[in-house]
Amino acid sequence: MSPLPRGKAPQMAIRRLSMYYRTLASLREQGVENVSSEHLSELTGSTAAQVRRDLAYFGSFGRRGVGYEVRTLQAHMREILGIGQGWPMALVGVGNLGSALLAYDGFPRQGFRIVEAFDSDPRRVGTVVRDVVVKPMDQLRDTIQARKIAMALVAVPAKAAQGVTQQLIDAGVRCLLNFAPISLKVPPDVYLASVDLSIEVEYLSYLLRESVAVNADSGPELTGLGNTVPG
Amino acid sequence: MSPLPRGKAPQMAIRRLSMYYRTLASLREQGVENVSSEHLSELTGSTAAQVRRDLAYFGSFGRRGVGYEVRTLQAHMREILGIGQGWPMALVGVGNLGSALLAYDGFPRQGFRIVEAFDSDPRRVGTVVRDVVVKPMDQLRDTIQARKIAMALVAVPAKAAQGVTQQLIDAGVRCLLNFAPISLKVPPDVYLASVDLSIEVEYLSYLLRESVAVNADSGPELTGLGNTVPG
DNA sequence: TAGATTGTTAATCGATTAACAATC
DNA sequence: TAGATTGTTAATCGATTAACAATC
Repeated sequence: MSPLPRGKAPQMAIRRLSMYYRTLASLREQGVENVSSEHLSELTGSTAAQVRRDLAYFGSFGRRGVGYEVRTLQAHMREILGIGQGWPMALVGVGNLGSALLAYDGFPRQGFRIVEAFDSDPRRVGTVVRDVVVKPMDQLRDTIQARKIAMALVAVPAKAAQGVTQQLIDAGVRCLLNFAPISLKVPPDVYLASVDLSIEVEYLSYLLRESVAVNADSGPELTGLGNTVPG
Repeated sequence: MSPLPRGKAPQMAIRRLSMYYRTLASLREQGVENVSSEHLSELTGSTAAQVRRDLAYFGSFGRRGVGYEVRTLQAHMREILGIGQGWPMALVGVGNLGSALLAYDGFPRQGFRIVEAFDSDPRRVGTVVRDVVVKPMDQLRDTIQARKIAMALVAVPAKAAQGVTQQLIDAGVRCLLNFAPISLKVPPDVYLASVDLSIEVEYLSYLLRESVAVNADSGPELTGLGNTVPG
């Protein structure tokens, strides 16, 4: 029943599956019924070989000489990624960013819903954002345990992030998406992903500076290198 | 003068430099004057060998037998990453997420400031968020050219993102940070980084599902593998 | 059947890790 | 000097790309 991993898929392959899923959803809306690895690769900025390799980590979903049926391939991606299982999520930190996350409609559209929100600021506790009542931190543990929440978003200031993380883990959370600009320490059985805006902006800044430096004073052997990160 | 790349640093190495920078800043606040690659690796969740390798792409900043001086190493990271040069940034899309980005104090703290904001919604145009007046889209080109803005944040809905991207590029923007859940196409001389919340959440969802599947029905050879992504 | 396209294996490429000589 | 720690080179590991046999 469940599509078990055959071999070990690289992290980047999993992330590309999300792109494939999204593209397949869009193709389906357009009424497209079949797609080749070549076509799918063009739409996602990948290569045909990589599409087939990525899919091969999980099974054989196409037909030789024909391609892939959009509907079934999408269903497989959906299953592998656990989309649409209605994972409930908790949010800690309802400041500017946290409020934006509560309002972000990309989450519910993929079947991920923020069902609980917590904040340490008494002025925020009790307020309602998008049908979610902001609770105080001392209700975090019981609420998360009662609702069996496994995923949480951390949108608190850097200084509070490690403490909040520990509370979430103690309450039973298994997956964390961290937005605080800090390197969180988590035990090996807890999964962590991070969105770090400073790192992204500094990376772009580096590329910009480098391209200026290269154009300004270096020989031709370094110019025009593909430093771009295709979307 | 300018620290030119010696050899080609992997993208991930650059991103780790941001972590080193941040950690060095914190060490300096604590009054720590010297640090070893070992110590720095513990604080950033890396390894001592990797710290030294990453730094070696750009130069020799330490002293054998002694370690690194926090102040000078931080200054080098700062220089390499282009931090504190006061890069002005433009924001397109002042919805929930865009507003949060305008208010995000991590940007100005690293010397990146959103100095212009644009939105296609007439109800948002003219409003002021954090000293920035939201301008209509038809002023984008002239404003960006006049202010020589090279970096922009795209926080519009997926369907509008590619069009907005093109307008930004036409106006002279060289670096884009995209928040829309779509794979943007950009020419090779434009740098692109993306923050894709769906991909992050689906990746965590995959790991969670996988760990459940493994625990439920597989032999011991797959259990306990280090699937975690350390912060 | 002939043409197309997958699934898979092998070759290449790049990044990380380990080891150690240089040297403070 | 002896001990410590860097900077760099070599070895390992893993991911991507290319090639092609299988097969629709």
